[in-house]
Amino acid sequence: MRTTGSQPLLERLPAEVLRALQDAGATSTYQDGQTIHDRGAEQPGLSLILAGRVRFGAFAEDGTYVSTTIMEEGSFFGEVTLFSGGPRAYHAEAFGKTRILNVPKGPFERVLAAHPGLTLTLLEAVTERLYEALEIIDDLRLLPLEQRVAKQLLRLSASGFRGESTLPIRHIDLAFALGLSRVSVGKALSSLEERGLISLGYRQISIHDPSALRAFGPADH
Amino acid sequence: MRTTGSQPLLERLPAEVLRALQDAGATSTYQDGQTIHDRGAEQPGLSLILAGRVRFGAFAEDGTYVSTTIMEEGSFFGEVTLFSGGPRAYHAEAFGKTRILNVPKGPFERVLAAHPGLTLTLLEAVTERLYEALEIIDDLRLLPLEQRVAKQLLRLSASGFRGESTLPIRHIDLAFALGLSRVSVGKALSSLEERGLISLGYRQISIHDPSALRAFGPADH
DNA sequence: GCTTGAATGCTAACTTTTTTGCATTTAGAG
DNA sequence: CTCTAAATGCAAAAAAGTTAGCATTCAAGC
Repeated sequence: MRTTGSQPLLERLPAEVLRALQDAGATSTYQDGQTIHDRGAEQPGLSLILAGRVRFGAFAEDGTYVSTTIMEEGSFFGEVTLFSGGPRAYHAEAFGKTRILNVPKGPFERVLAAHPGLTLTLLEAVTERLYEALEIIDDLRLLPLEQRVAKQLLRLSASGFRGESTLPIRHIDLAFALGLSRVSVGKALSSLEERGLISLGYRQISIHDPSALRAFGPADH
Repeated sequence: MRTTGSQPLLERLPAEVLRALQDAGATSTYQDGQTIHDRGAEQPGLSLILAGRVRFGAFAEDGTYVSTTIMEEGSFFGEVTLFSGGPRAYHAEAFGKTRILNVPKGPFERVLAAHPGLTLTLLEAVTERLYEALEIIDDLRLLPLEQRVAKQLLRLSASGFRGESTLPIRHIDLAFALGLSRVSVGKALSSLEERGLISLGYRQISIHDPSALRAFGPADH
């Protein structure tokens, strides 16, 4: 598992490119829980998280919301709508107060033309995302349930919470993200707690020692 | 499920860019089963399949080989070693007689500098690959076993066999690719055969009607 | 401080999937 | 044609995971 977490796109962008993107797009502020876009929406464009966090997920049949990924400040999304042409693949909503810069496809392409270096930066970022996705696929195929849960915690901590050790998430979110039931996830979490790797609270999970939790899984498969 | 399958990179490249890549790299021919690179190898570079097919996979503990993906002529791989810096994530071997153009990182970057349009082409290709990976993750999480098997057949047919309806693959390869046991996959395949969607042979599976097989899964989730 | 809905804990029955071991079939090598 | 290793088929037992229902705990708002 690559533990570093990729450097946020925002920090890789030269100031002038960021300025060009800001000129080409619009910045909106969202309150906690507010929808940024729905699954299936056709609004091709690149979105940059200027502040706050974004939660991606879907609505279950009963209307309750479950989240899979959480992205934090400096990260971006929407690349698939730009370069691969599909609609928004997930519902996105603000997790806490959040500021998003959205650059629609047309204006974005003009920025791309004016700042060719941006293409390579995006290529690197998307490639890293691809690598992470392939790793998740491997994990789903190969790891036993408890290790999958452990890794998901590390992933959320690394990519959604800048390494913070306390994650404000529900068991059911972990379950949904991993394709498991709440019961199984609850058991796995209890087991991890018994091993002294994490501690559980209401709507929150604390990672005691990330490296110990990481070492819980196999070194590599 | 996006059924089209992305247009092979090779066909998207202008002739002059292809020539530049050929000048910058080296073309090798591999016999069936010959190793192209091992998992973990550190040889950053882009590889283009000029002819034949490449099988990606891994060795199980008992030394037997199991494959996950198969790529065909016109496709490429190695992008992660270039833009994300990791080692080769999978073992790759020739599936049938195969010709590969390999462009090492240094020379590749020079080609990239000389032909800026290539960056965007790659960005599009990698984004599509990312989209497919995200779809696989969703499938692993959400679909029942039999539908996962059905989709994997469609995927192999679309991306590794140019839509051919007869796939030369073993049950155990499907099982490995999906993280299932051979027994379960065998049952699912029998069931699909009973439904008249496929027919089974020794080391081969024929898809009767791709669209019927596709319709077997839910329209979308 | 109470109240209330949400989240978690817990249990038992049930279903799915794996494991194991062996039989059968197949294609290719000799 | 025969032999052999590989691939597939099959069945029973074991393990893993889900479902369902209810009890308990928690935190936010009144």
